[in-house]
Amino acid sequence: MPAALISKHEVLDRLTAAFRAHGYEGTTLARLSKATGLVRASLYHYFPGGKEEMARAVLAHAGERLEALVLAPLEAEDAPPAECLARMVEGLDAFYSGGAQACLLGLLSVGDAGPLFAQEVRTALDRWIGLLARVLAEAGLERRVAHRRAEDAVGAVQGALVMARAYGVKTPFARLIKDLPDRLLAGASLS
Amino acid sequence: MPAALISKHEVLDRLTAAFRAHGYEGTTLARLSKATGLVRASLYHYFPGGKEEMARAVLAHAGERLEALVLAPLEAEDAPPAECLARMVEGLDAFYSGGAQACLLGLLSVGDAGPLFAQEVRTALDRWIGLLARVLAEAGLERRVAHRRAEDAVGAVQGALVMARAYGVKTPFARLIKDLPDRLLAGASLS
DNA sequence: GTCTATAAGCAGATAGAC
DNA sequence: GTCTATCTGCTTATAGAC
Repeated sequence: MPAALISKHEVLDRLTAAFRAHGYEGTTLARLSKATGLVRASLYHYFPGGKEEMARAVLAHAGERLEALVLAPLEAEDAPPAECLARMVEGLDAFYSGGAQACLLGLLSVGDAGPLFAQEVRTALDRWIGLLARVLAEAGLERRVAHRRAEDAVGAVQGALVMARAYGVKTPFARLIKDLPDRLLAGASLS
Repeated sequence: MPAALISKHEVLDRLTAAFRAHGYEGTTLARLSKATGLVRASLYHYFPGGKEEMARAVLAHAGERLEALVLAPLEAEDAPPAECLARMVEGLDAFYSGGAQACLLGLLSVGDAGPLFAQEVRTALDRWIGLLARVLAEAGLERRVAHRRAEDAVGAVQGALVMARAYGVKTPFARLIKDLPDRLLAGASLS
């Protein structure tokens, strides 16, 4: 049997790029085939469940990357809050390629994809918001204020990505990233 | 010749709902046909340019509604800034159905639709941001601060709509709307 | 693990009757 | 202004050779 032409990790990276560019319904198997260099039947070998399974694998793959780049810095128990946040925005910049690539969580809640991935999308957002709120509470913010500010921050990231896509520039995202730590810690006693 | 079953305005409303729910690539002629009650050929009678022309008409239709509900309040020369903003958020709430419906500007910049509607999308965003910045400048904010805050506000609206869609609830949008006027006028001398 | 070949159905679009 | 009927190409998906 022939060896794999590219690793499954590499396949997932390329599938991810396609879904991030076109959303769920706009991503056809022809596009996924072109992106990976594999014909449709080969994709079905990796993902017998077809397009839905591919999107699900891509979502899980992105979840791992979010964990490593964005969430891990928030879980560093020993680091001061300001440093956690500085590392988080650094990770965000990498995760979204400086604002050039869309967020799967936003795209996979559109249309038919919505009901299919709602659970995964909400769980990921909840986890991000929860960890961020915890860091803000450690910085001295009241629990509810911290949680709400974390929600707003995640929403602001989504909004900046939409604006960046609409204008075809990275600026809105870059600016948000730059301001976010101060904005999150404003009025925090331990900042 | 038979009379029109529904007005062109009504047709546009129903097409709009479909595009707002599924984005451009996810909206098929079958869906548009079902939404309007007209068979495909009838839709081509209204829109000879097919799906792209339908989306273009929907975008223009939404532009008129944005103008009436959201932008007109910002152009009331005699009204004080705070009142302009209060009326704008009221209009926003109606325009986005309290956060239940997505923004076409965000959806029509995804995938294949991006290049097709980029000009219209940017023009609409620029106009909204420009008018909002003008009101904030009138309220006493320095010109650049006003412009940037206006950009952030429009981005925050987009983000709140994404969060609302992802969670399947209106809350994120409702909360933003409630906070927006104060947030926009913070530190303004004439607020 | 990758491919060619193929199928059934849906995509966007058109012709022409009434 | 609305319809039925039709077309071509693309969609997702499968069978089976190597």
